Amino acid sequence: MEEATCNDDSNIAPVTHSSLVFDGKRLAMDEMDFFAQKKKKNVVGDDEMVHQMELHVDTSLDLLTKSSPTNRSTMGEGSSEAKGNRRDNKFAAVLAELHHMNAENQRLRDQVDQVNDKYHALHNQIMKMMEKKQKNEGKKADMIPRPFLDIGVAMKEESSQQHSKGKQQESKNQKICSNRDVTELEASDKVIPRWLSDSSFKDVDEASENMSMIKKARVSVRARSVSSMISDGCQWRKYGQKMAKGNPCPRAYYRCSMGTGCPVRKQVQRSAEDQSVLITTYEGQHNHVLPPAAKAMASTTSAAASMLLSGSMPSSDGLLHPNILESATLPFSQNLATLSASAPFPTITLDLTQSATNTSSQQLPQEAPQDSQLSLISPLLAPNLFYHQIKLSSLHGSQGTEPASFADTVNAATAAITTDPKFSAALMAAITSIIGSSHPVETQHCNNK
DNA sequence: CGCTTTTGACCCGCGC
DNA sequence: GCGCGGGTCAAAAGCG
Repeated sequence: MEEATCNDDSNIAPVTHSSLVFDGKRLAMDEMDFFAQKKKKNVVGDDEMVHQMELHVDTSLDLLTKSSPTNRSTMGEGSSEAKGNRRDNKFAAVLAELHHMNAENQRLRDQVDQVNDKYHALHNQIMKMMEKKQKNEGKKADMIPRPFLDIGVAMKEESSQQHSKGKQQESKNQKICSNRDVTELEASDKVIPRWLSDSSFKDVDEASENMSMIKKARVSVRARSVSSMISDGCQWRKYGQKMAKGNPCPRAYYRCSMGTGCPVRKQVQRSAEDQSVLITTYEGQHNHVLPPAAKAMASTTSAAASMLLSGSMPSSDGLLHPNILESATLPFSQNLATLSASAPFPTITLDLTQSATNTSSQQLPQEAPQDSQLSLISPLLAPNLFYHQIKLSSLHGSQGTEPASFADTVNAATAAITTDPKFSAALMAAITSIIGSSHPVETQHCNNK
């Protein structure tokens, strides 16, 4: 209920405000609130509820027409009658719009529920398969592929080696973001997707550990660009620059400056081998509302990071279990996204430097062979990222992906997406990111800044 | 004047 | 313990 009234969508605010004036309407809208539908289902049956809703709507409209003569008598002019009618029409339009938005809202919620259900079904299925396989093969526990999205156990194993480093880095980050907004960060950490707050987490410590790992997960984007930075819709403040070893081009360090104490950072560096390739590495999750232009990239990187940590984690021996690679057999999944097992933090690399027609036959230029990187995830992220590349190309007139191959890529990627079980997880992450960004708590964060 | 960028110094982890 | 490299800090400079 609060979600609807506190929504940052500007269309809703005046409606709720007017509902205070027309008290009857407010009741009607409360009944039409689909957020509270499940709760009300427990009290009354569906048919009864719908009937009540209709009654409320009719009554409220009736009240409105009754109020018109009253207004007329007080104002006493024909123009005021027209004014009242206009107001009635306007209100009806707003009401209709509200109904439409509620229906849309419900539809989206249903979709999220469906995705969630499918995830749980898949999760259970995979768990059963793994148990079966474990019995058959009698292999060691650490050779078992991580359950899809069940990062609870996997992360603990993975982080055991880097545990001390991770903790130190975490405390370092808290020191940086600091003293300013520690409670804010803690609050933002509580906005956890349902599938991440799953019962697979053994305890709170484990969950927080996993969340800290998610913050540590990095998403690297390779794209051709003549500009010094790709436009991702966010505001960045440069806080450092270093000459990296083995690369004549300096590495620039940026911090998100859209929200106070936002933990998101990114590194921008040109490839040593091909200086037309810009490598942008994102780290962390935004703790503030993002502008539409930034949501696409943020959702994409967030989804990539979630996918990276969801079951695609390299095992402690630095190798990826073959079973995990089953998801990499889809067309175009190769070379668009790669996972680095050698990086200090789990890093997923999205390569946008090759056109789709080439990706199926070419290998990644450098990292893949020498860095034990393996093509891993679906091309889910490709459309979004290619969109950015196209946008970038149009802005800077650089040598981006050609339109024809871009269309092919999107089509092929879309086809591949629909067959990829990881799509659900990534979609969940993206949707959660979007919904979470308009969440009242986070909106409050933004307003407080 | 406020914000951003630059840049040298500093911190820390890691390998030897 | 020492050096190296990556990452961050913070004062100064630049910019609109």
